[in-house]
Amino acid sequence: MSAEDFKSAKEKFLAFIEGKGLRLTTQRMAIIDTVFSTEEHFTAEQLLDWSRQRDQSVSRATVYRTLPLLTESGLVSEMDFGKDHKYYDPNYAQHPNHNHIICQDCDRIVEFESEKIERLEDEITHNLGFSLKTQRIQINANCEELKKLGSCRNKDCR
Amino acid sequence: MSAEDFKSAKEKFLAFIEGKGLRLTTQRMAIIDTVFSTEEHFTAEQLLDWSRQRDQSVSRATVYRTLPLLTESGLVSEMDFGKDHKYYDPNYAQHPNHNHIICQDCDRIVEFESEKIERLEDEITHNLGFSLKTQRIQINANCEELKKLGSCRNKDCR
DNA sequence: GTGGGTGCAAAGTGTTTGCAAGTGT
DNA sequence: ACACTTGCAAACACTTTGCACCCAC
Repeated sequence: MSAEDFKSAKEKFLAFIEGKGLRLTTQRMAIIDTVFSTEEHFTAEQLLDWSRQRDQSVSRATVYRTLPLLTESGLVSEMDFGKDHKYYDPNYAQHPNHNHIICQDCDRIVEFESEKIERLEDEITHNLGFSLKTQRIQINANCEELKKLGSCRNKDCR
Repeated sequence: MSAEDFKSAKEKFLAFIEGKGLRLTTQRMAIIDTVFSTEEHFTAEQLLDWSRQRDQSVSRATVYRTLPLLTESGLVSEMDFGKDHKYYDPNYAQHPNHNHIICQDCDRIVEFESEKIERLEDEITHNLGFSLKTQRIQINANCEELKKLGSCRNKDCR
């Protein structure tokens, strides 16, 4: 993400906050800075950890109270990969149609887009009498490298 | 679902159970009968209710202990529509790759399959160094009929 | 100053599990 | 008989919320 994208996503959110007449507390600012300076998918707990590195006083409750604001603003999307916790995706504003491959071995999440698939989805949906509003593809996969070599070089592979 | 499909899905599961050396208790039978006599997507709680109509002694714990067997057998699939509870889909055995259109107007869930999309998904996943294990597409859509006519004839349209 | 915001801890919610009693094979 | 199963209730993991204090505006 370029410095300009960073600036604009964060500023969009600040404008959103201001538009709702909400306040800019130091804790919220720490959370916002954290969210808009990463490209990774994160969980509520990770966001708490990272935010606390910026401001020790951030509490779990404030993180959980801020997340709905982020998703409501449209700048972060909530993803459910079937794990016990939700993931949050800060790349949504730039790529609203991106899809996910979730590696069962690594827990790695890889994103992809495909215009061809989008076109097919649109066609099928239309033929069934609906108009496509949003779509999402989740692919659960295995790491081929792991299968072949017995290990996998993704640094967070377990 | 035809009577034959009904018979075979249930029998497949009974064979699966037997193959694992597990027992056929009356409670399990009530749950199994329930699952394989519906085409609807259901939640754990609904399955408990329905099963209790067949056998009052079925407990929540047994339902939760049976669900993993059902998904493990491949005859029922676990679906996450982003709600707080999981849905289970008993149509999986016949159509292992089916996808869902969720109508925002009707709350109707329509299923579809597409070999073309499957091929594209497989290709993309492979190119990224993974092998596709399972996939799932969710399309949130609007009802075109509703948009044009101001109402929609789906009987459960709200 | 005031109304929204915060941390803490308790409460919720859906799901899982330890245990002693029960039951299919 | 034996090992698998069950119901119950307690335990869990993640998320939400009530409350009294706090602070951005």
